[in-house]
Amino acid sequence: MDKEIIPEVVVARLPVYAQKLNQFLQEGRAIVSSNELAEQLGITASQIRKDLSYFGGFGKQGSGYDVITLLENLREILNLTHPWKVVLVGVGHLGSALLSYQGFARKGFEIALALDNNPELIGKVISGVEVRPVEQLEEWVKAEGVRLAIITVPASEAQSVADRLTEVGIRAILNYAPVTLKCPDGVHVSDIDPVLILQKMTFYLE
Amino acid sequence: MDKEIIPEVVVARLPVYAQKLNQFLQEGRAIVSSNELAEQLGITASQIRKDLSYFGGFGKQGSGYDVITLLENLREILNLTHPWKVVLVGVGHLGSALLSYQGFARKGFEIALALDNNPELIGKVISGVEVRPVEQLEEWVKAEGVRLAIITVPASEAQSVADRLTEVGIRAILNYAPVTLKCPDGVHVSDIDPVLILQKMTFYLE
DNA sequence: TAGATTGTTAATCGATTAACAATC
DNA sequence: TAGATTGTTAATCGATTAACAATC
Repeated sequence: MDKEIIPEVVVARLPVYAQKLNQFLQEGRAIVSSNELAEQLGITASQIRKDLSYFGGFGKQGSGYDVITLLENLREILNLTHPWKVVLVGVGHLGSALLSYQGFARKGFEIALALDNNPELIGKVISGVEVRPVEQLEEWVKAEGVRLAIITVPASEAQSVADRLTEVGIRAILNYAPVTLKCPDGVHVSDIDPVLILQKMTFYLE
Repeated sequence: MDKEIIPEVVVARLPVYAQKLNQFLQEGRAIVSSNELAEQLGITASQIRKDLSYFGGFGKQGSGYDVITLLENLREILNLTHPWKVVLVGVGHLGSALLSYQGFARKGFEIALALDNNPELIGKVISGVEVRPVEQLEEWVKAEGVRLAIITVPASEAQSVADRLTEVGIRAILNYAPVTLKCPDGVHVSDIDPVLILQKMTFYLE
């Protein structure tokens, strides 16, 4: 299972498969074929089988995939068998909303640390997490053993926050600030900018 | 400029170029080369020039691209020369945060309509927008002439909201609910699910 | 067994990159 | 003019799809 040779597009689809399998599981489905999965997700069955084949054979000819087994395997492949601590930097409107979102914890992502510069926020407890000063980023990230970060600070501050996070050992950053972050190789950065997405879509509208 | 033959990955990069050009503009830069842009964005200069060549030649051999001119051209290509009205469905934590976010309006996306089912929210004005019942989705979308939608309802309701939006003529949907939406061909759907992105990144962490 | 579906290979398709003539 | 950078072509690289033998 050499991670170097697995295309990133493939890795990105695995959580989508897991999400749909979870849904099937909740609906009480025990078995699912690549065709059914594909139809539900709007992709080809070939692609699903090819994607999974990078990691092994999880299905059974003639019937399909056992929902629970495949889900378990995907969770192991994605390192989701233990919870992950996350640091949230920036507790504005969006940061607060993410802090209140139960979907992270439900999926094993615990926001263990929230940082902001606003004196009125520091010390406040939001969704069970006390807001601490950004100044103390380094010590708290180390103290909590956090591995993942979510950036929800203004665009102008995002790069310097990213730099500090990288410096202190964070290797995966989910960036909500509307800038393209530059991070060293080996640091995984994903940007979520709704404006960029809307701007892509308006291309297709006349 | 036949939109059928332009790869979607290319279209998706244009807003990123525009974003960086905006930044250059604010910094007072008049001219930029594909090399400088590329280095800033972490991609190749070849790719930028190839992408732009789908739409014409905007640069000048020997010097590069005029920042203002290229930005103007990109804005026209992406249909960003006039503002777009957006409907927001679901005014929970995340919906409220998006409603308060000034970045949409600043980029020409006006949230003209906000819908929710919560009786305590209906009639309330948030960031200048009155919350109306989801029940009245069809009439208000028509009345306001909205073309784009943002979905921030719970996962269980997202598909039916998407169906109703599609039915009433919406052709571009930004979906924050953690489900894969199924929409007819011709409807552009982009999903933003932070959990899926974190799950992709944990693959690379041991 | 007969029918169905996987896992995998090979073919196709599409996107990225390198290279360079054109030209400012 | 000399130097630099574009726009574009051709080559490379990589991802998707089709097809089918294997097999449950």
